[in-house]
Amino acid sequence: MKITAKTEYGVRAIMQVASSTNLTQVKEIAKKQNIPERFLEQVMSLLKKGGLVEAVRGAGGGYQLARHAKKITLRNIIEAIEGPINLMECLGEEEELKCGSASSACVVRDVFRGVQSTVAAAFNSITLADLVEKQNKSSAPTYHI
Amino acid sequence: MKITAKTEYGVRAIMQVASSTNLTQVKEIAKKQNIPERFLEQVMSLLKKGGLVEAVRGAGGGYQLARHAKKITLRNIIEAIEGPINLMECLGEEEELKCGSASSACVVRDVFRGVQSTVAAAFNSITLADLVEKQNKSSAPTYHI
DNA sequence: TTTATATCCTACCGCTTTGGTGGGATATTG
DNA sequence: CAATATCCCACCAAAGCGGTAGGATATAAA
Repeated sequence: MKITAKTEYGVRAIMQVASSTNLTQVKEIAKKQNIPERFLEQVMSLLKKGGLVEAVRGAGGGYQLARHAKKITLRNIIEAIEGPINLMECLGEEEELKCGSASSACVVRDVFRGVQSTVAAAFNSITLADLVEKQNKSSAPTYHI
Repeated sequence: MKITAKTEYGVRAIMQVASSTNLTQVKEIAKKQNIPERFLEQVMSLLKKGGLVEAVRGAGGGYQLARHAKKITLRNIIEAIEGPINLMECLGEEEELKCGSASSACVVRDVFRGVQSTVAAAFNSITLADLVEKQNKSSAPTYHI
């Protein structure tokens, strides 16, 4: 569950999409967010595969949200891009077989599992709408007296 | 801040060291915990460099805790092995320069930074003594009736 | 003083992941 | 049909991961 550049790109990109009521193109996002265009293409494809955005192909096409920004969580975005959240390899529901050694392994993993749930919950509680709002607050107030 | 096998090995190894009042040897840990011996050597070296354990060299040597198990946190262990905890690359105090694009980058990073502090705090609150105790509780009760 | 033992240090190796580039197929508008 | 934009797949260099190996160094016991 390391947060890679790809994930950050994805979050920023979908924020950009959420900020517009019209279709948003990869080229536009890439320029405004300073992200390699061809690379961003692939990220957008993941967001689409994850059902978070919809694409309109052809000239004049672009991307739009697949549902309201309040219904998209940061966790949704992360998991669309990086797959299921797990702090360590063996915490993925099925792979607990190879519990290498005695109980110590399980104890350690239990602890990590707990932290992992905390993280997942945190990401779950933040929506795309929250992110966009936070951004507006931090950049908008140019009207000082 | 991905938790790798190396980190799990390290935690289990230092738990083993903490479980004994005498010196504990790499060979012994490797066997009991089912960890490649030469690999574990390097992990122990990191724990030593991090000031968590002390080594006694030569025949009959081994490792012991450098301070009481209550004074060693899980965070100490993780950071000794993996370096500073950061959820993503650019969250390491100094590297915020390359804030790629506009404010969206900062907003995203602020959010991740927040989660990161939560994780760090969680790891900070768990001591080596806690881990050992938890292990004893989960394995000891062989006396049924 | 030699020998056995155990830590220490450094290099290497195969494999996967990461961050990106590039070629072109496909769909849509005009 | 041309222009435009998404889509799909292959490739690449660099870094990280898990592990192996060689040998130097320190110490205890013979």
